Amino acid sequence: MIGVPLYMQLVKQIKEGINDGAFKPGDMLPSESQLAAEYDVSRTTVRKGLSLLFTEGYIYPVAGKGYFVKEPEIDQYTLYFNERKCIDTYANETKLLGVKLVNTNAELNREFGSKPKSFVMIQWLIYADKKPVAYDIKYLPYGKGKPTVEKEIHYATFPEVVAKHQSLFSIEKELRISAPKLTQELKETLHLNNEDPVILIKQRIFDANHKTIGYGKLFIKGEHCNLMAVSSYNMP
Amino acid sequence: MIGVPLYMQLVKQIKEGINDGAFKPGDMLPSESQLAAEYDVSRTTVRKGLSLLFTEGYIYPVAGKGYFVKEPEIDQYTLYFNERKCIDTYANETKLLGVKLVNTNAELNREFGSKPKSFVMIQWLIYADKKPVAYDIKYLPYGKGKPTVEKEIHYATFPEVVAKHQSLFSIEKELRISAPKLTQELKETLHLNNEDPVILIKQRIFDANHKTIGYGKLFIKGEHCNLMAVSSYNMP
DNA sequence: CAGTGGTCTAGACCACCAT
DNA sequence: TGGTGGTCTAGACCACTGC
Repeated sequence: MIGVPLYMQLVKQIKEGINDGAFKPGDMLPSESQLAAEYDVSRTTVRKGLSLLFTEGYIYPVAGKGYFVKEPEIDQYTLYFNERKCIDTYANETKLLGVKLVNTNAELNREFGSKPKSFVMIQWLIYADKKPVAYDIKYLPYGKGKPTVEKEIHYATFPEVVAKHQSLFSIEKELRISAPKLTQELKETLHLNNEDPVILIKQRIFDANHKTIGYGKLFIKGEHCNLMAVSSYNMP
Repeated sequence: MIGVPLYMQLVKQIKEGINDGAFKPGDMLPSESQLAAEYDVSRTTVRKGLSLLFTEGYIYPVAGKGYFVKEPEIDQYTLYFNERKCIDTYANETKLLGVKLVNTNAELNREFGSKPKSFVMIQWLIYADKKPVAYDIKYLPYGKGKPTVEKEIHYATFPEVVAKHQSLFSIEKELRISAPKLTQELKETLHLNNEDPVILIKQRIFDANHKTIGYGKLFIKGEHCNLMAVSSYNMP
């Protein structure tokens, strides 16, 4: 047992208790001072362990009462999404179809809260093995030093493009995943048959004041889409 | 400023520094003792603040060197998925189509690591406004007290069914999202036309040893699918 | 070597909760 | 009133880093 910090030993034992069912969701743990006495460590060390169990989602404290075992968040998953990496065949090319100035419309009003009147629209086509597998449309409010020239735009990920002049820590993002009806434009662009399934990922980027500063749609051919989400607690 | 803990004031100021760009990803923060001197607090209080910034993903410590500003995890989202709630029209009924014993096949061998020879297959149909909107197939390895009788199965979420006799903290889960080609079975079950889009969510449940203990497929009609993922850092 | 973060202690005072 | 968690202090020793 050499080298294992005391607070980690406490964490391990409490996790085992929770996984075994000795502590059930809703149960109250022994108090900090009881644990300190039981494990013969200082209250500070106990607090360090309990604080770790809190950040890992196992327990929560209630001031004046005690620590309680949480209901596990069984509906919560971690999804990794990146415009480039979510397409299964990696060795792909990207082709810039065009950069246009467009006026607002019902869809853009809805997504941007009807503020801007015109937008820069950037269209990309993503290829795998010389065949088009994804179609990407991004909208940015037009004005104030946004990338309007093709040379300024490299196919970086959307958050990077949109948040070019601010910290990436201060933006919020949202993805909505659906299966769209096929439009004629889509069928032609991606060389689709009527039965070919497509995944649509709508992405919105918000600034620190929750104002939409970017909106994008990524259409991926069904068989090339690789979206995975994972959920797990750390083992004792 | 009454009532704001000292360590929170430190956290706030460092977050502002990161969001402003005063501290950039890769930069090293002042040392614990420098911060303690600067803010006139104890080293313990500084550590409490820095530890919070660490768990929130802003910084990371390197022993013997210092604290560094992290690259923000721009590809990481939180996805909320629940078999019932991901269907947009809530007031839905569910109908148990059947519970069968089936032999293994290529798909089940792949998903379960070719261990079990037979499975309990549970089929559900989910309705909204009297119309079928989703089709759900779950597989559980057959044996040892698994639910084999219809009465034992209520339409709880999959993790709850599978992990009936163990702590929900000790299981891991995986979702894979795709758009499937329509089979004849699917078209008939969900009353689909050829152009109707469908989302397929494959779910796997693992036990503490990463052995698959459940596999499910949920087919949702495109227009009723409501999958959203969010990502955000906490503001200063 | 001096400086860094990592661990740990033994106190202190507070606001809140239950009785 | 006594117990709980929440905050904060002033130390101590350690292993590791960089010079």
